[in-house]
Amino acid sequence: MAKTDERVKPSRRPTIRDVSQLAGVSRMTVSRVISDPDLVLPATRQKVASAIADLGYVPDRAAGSLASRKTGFIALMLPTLTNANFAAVAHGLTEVLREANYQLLIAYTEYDMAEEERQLRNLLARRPEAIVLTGATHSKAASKLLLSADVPILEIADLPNHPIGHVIGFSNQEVGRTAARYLINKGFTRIGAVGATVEGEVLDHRGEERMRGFEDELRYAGLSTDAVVRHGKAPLSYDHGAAAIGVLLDKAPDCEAVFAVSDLSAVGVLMECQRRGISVPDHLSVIGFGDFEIGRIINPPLTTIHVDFNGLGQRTGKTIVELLKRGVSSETGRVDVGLSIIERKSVKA
Amino acid sequence: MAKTDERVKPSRRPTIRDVSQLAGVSRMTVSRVISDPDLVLPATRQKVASAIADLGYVPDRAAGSLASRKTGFIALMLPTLTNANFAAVAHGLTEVLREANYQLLIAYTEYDMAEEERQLRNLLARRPEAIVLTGATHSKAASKLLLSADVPILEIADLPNHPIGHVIGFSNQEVGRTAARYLINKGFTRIGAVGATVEGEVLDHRGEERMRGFEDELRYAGLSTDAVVRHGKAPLSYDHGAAAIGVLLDKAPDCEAVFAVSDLSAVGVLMECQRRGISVPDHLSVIGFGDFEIGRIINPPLTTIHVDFNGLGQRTGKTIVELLKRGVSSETGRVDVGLSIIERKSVKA
DNA sequence: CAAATTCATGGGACCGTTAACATGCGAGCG
DNA sequence: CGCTCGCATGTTAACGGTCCCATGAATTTG
Repeated sequence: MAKTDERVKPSRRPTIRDVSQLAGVSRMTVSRVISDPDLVLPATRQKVASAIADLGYVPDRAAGSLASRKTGFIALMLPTLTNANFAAVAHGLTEVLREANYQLLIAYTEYDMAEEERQLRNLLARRPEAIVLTGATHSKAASKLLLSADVPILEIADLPNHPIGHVIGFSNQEVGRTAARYLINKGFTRIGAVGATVEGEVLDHRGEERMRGFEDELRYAGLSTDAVVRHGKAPLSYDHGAAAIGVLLDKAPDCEAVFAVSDLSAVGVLMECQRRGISVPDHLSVIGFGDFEIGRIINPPLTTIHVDFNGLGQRTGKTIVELLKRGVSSETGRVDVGLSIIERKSVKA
Repeated sequence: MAKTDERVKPSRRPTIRDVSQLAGVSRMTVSRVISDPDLVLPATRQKVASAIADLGYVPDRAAGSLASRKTGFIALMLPTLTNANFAAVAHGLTEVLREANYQLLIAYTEYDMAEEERQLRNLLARRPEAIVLTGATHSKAASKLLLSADVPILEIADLPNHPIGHVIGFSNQEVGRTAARYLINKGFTRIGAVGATVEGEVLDHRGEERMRGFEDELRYAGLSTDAVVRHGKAPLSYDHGAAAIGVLLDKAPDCEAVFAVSDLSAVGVLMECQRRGISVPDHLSVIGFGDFEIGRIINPPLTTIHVDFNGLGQRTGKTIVELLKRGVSSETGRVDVGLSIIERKSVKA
């Protein structure tokens, strides 16, 4: 073995300094090759590139972030990841941000308000360049933290009355109203709904808003809201739907049509009906919300209210990129992505 | 308005220096209050705490990371987030890491190998303290990058033959074999399977391994593998199952039992059978993999092979924490979390 | 009671990168 | 031909924390 060099090479990770020495240029030139190669002469660029490859150099973004005051992080707060709609949002968001070289920092609160502030602090300590929130009710402290972060804040998947930042979403109340109108127009009069109870410090109020919108519209049409059932607690699930429809039918056996605040529950309703020999849609019509994949494949296929969550995520991503690149967004501060009814077979014609 | 101070307070974020000045202590003391309060006298701690609150100070982890050489990041590479099992892994992992104050950095590759290295570089630039990979086939370059990162590497949800780090997973081949043995023991002889084709640079080979294990066991029992159908491409979906069972039945109309490499496909199979009037399990038995929630609720409930993905994530998290705190793990380098058959009604007794 | 030890706090260097400005050189121009 | 300009590259000083060691006071010890 050769005698070790006087300046023994430590087995630590190579830094930009090591690269610059090997390539015979300054650190700054290496930095430029990485972040904006056009500023560097092709010949130099080449030398640097091969030095990088030889050393297996990987830049340290923490150091870079500190110096440039740009972290490349975008924070996303969700109630949960184990929900196809939220996952779709995250997905669409990533697609767009990936290209612009931002890294998503995901935090989820499990619908727990106490967790929110803690998560938020952690996120903020990473100095995200923008913060995306899903329709959450923010605590006083959380709002203060958010505002003082001094970065764009985007509230998505909702249309809050008193937003603290940009809004890209849809009205959950309108979802409920739309479902009610749809069923009313079909001629049903004994109409019910299944949702979750609201108790304690629930972070996500979106389901409840859909319920309220639904009830409002029933009342507006002079119909009874007795068959609007709140059962169990969020997050909603297939089991929730199966259990809730049982409660509903006990209460209102003559119910003709039911709105489930989530397709998850709607599927549960459908399956429970199969088991009980209640024919859908002949005996009971069902409409859900969320347009989950499963709704398309079950029998009968589920009529549902669709929101383009993936597109919502993409649009949010684009807005962020605009905001950060140009300081402004082509979107106004409040965007309603709307919703649509997907008519399938679970509602009687 | 009062005349502005000579040293006008800029509206920039407060730093540890601002806090230290307001509290009348050194920066180091502030740092200690944040990272290890016990080192500081209660009275001092109190002063600092209120200075922090007054200023709304939030530490900058990028700066901290640089100085301490600890980022608090754990990297997780997944094929996709829009799969309940992977989401469950991420979920379990987060639960554990949250407590230990680590932040998960999630990257997903959409089953695309070309994307892998790019993602990996991005991740590595964030200096994660550990890297978690889901059974992926690593490119040469990717492996080199991984190794030179010099942090614990955990390969999960698989049992690779030539692991490059710790392994916490289960054998996908064994899943296939178990499914085959189960059906064979039930007395079936005309047995099929549905999975995805393998073509091009597919990152996730886990489904294919289940197919292989299944075929192996059929052969071992002297049965035909003619009804083992590879159709479409990953990621699997309900539609995949619906389409694939059509192909299978065309090929082998007398098939008695079928294994779907994913519950997603299995549910698709069940629904397509409903539509075609093929009674499950009387005419066709179905077994899936993954124990997705939907399998429990559909009719008939789906017999499936269960792996505790959430627990897998938790276990991975615990191992990481041990590794990082104590430098060793109580687990050996290779852990098989095993699997179990959940018998429901989709296989004839 | 002096010496040793512990404890709370402070001082300064340093982590790896980039912003901002400086420099040197050749091309273009009147 | 001297001057200006533009371009490629270099120099220096941060960025906001934490590590390591020093310091001085309080406490224990022989």
